[in-house]
Amino acid sequence: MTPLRLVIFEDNNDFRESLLHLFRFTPDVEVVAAYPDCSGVRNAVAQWKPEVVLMDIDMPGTNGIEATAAVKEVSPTTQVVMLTVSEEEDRIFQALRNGATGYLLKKSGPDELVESVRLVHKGGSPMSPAIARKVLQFFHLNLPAPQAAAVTHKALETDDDDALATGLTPREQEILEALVDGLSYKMIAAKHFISTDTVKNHIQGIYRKLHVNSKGEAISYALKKGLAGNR
Amino acid sequence: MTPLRLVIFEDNNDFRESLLHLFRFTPDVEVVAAYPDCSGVRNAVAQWKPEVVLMDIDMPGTNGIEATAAVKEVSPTTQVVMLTVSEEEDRIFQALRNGATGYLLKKSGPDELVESVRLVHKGGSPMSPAIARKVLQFFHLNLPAPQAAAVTHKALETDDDDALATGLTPREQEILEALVDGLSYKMIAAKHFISTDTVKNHIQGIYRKLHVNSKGEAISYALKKGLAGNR
DNA sequence: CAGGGTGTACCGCTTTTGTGGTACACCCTG
DNA sequence: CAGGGTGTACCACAAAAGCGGTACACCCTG
Repeated sequence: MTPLRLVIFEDNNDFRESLLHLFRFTPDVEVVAAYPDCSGVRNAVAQWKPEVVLMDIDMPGTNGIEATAAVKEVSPTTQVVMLTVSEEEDRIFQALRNGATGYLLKKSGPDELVESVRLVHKGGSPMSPAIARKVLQFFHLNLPAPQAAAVTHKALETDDDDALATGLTPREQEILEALVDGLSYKMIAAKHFISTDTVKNHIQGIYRKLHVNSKGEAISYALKKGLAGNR
Repeated sequence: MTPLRLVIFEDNNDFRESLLHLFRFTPDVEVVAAYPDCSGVRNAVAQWKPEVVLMDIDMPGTNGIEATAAVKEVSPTTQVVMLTVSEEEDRIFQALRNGATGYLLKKSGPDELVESVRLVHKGGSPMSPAIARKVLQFFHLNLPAPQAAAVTHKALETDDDDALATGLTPREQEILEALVDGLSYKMIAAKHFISTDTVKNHIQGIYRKLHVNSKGEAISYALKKGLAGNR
């Protein structure tokens, strides 16, 4: 197995050297480059094509958050793990929004760092528990939690605009909105806490009512007729 | 310091015994009770007032998800850590929504389990990386990323016309128009007298330049940004 | 003329969509 | 209470889309 290519962005010389030293004893991870600033992120990523990037969040010049966006832009499959000393919420969310998939406090031990690099490459999201808590809190705020099943909205009452005009049920309308956002069945299922099969059912209903038979047509039709995407 | 009170709900006898054994050697954690089912969650929590609960998610009768809601109802300050073998998204989100603050796969090692109990009590959210990744994905779905300032303002952005602005070649622009009309690869191929494979090539180019990876996203992006659709 | 960008085409492979069923548990309304 | 509409879920199968290659022939432009 070829080792995993890692690129490091860390302005603190000591810490950067520590990292280099650490990974020197990690056969399955090869640090192909380490930079003290992010001025050349794009080139660096384009050149090295790293599987994983360790990105300090506080750096002079281009900071780690902006740099993360740049990394994902140049190489969407590269996984970015943020390194930070602080736990500021804004920073966390900005970084995650920009595509970071790991978020570690610098006080994490060496083993944890190494393991995190491996994990993020295997599709995980290593995250210090303190960070995870903040993400969860945010999660709760934005999900007013319609507790388990049994919701029964008799209300809601989509006021007769789109729904009646097209004959779409409220649920179908929601699914259509998701389609228009370019989401896959899986994503829609996750978003609405239902199975992908149920998503299929609803979509079949939408296709029948809109007289289309593919996602592309449905999206096109919905956007052009203004049935969705009006937010 | 008085030890931290822990209550365990786990139907598998062997695993429950393992947990008991594990925490017997953990002075700062005292397992005050362990149950094979959740029939008496409310009473148990009311009686023991545990700081932390370890909750198996798959249990006969009342499952761990419902039980979690019950725990938080009786004792909001009690921290609940879910234990599970599967990584089903529904389960994860339902549990987190119901107030769980930790989420571990059962394959986690003993040390990790013990440390997680301590961490959740200290305000963290221990979470297996695989779980964290799913939470982040959901996070992304519901936060359509306002794209915090990327680094390249100079690079692109010559506002001549659509093609230059996006870097799409004329041919790609044509194909994008066809996509937006809801056409399939076959139909596009027929329309332009080229093979479906060539259509694929062009579409791959479009996806790369628009930073999307499905027809749905491409259509959505194009219509919303006015790259196509000749409004 | 070498090299880059473009447009064309083919290959194999995995994942996602689409189609057509069945099923059940809720409403609500006649 | 029977029946329709809705929302949920599962199954199996076929078609479409997506991903990663390779290849070659243009047409520029340095």
